[in-house]
Amino acid sequence: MAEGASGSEGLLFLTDEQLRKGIEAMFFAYRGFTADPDRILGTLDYGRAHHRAVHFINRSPGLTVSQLLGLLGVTKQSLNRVLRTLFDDDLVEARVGRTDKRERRLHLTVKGAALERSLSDAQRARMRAAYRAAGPEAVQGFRTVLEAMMDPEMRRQYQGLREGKP
Amino acid sequence: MAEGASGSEGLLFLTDEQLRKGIEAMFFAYRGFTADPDRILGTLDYGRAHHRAVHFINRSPGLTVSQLLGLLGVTKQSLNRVLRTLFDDDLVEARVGRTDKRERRLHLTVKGAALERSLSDAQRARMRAAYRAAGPEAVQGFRTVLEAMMDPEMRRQYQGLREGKP
DNA sequence: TTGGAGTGTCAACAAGGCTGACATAGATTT
DNA sequence: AAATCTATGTCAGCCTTGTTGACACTCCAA
Repeated sequence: MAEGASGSEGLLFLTDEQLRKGIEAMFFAYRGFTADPDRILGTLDYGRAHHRAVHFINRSPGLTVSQLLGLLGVTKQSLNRVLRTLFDDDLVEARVGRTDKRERRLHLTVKGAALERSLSDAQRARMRAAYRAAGPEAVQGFRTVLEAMMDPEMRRQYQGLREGKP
Repeated sequence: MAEGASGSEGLLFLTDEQLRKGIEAMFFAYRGFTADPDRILGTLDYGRAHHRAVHFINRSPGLTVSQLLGLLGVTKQSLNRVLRTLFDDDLVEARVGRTDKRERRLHLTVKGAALERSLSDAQRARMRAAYRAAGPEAVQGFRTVLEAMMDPEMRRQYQGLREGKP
């Protein structure tokens, strides 16, 4: 149980109070994190779910529906509702896979890319301000802790997008 | 890949790519952050909204409904639905304010405190593991960036709980 | 007394999760 | 070729949690 000052290593940062502060920091910061895109989305007919889909399609053009499902961690029924409106509104297009014709590779249209940019510009602006205010070392720590907080599966998704097995 | 090295004015950590990584880190980490309590809540008849209410009531016993509304950032109708079930299930009790009898000061019951503990134990365990893996300096950076990411209003809520105006 | 603040509540609605069941096209295995 | 598995879509229904709008009540303060 010994939590607080434990011998040679202070470990003050592991007290329940410190952990509580961390938990609340996540809660409040996540609100800020989503606030700007949410504001934009509110004026259009889209929601946070559309933002997420568009974000990942932009980042990995040509990804399949299953891959997107894996990234988002939702059911295909849920994703399909979102994707349908994105198709209907000409923000995303699906191209039949070349080797496996069952797959639908997803791509943003020009219009979709524009929406993606407006959303992520807002979000990046806040992130940039926070990064700038905190400095490079804080940013390094930020990323390290967040990464450690992920489920192993999510961590693979997080890391493995540039090279990992598709 | 070159990460933090920002030399005299490098600011490598402010590239769009770095910002994108930060954005995705928030997304994936928040999933992990809520995963454990969600799992527990799923077995009971409660949801994430109940968790949040119980968390803040535990942290600031005797807070009023308006204060809780401010912390959670939802409408009173939405909060009321949650509070009603918490009252009905004897997890939270409301005491009429001594000076202002319109207020309802919220407190956890013994039963409510037990639920709170089981939920936050799960969440703290993950946070502790992440903190331990990352180390004190990373934790410091983590908190700094998150704080900078909050809306000013949320930041006041975040900071001002130990001493701020009750 | 009048106005406003703190609160509760009813009704209606929307987004975005979920499950279950079923359909179809194409890939793979036998 | 037949059987099966995989990737995907879709229909139907349900839940939680958010929203607005409207109205009522209690109590504090001017």
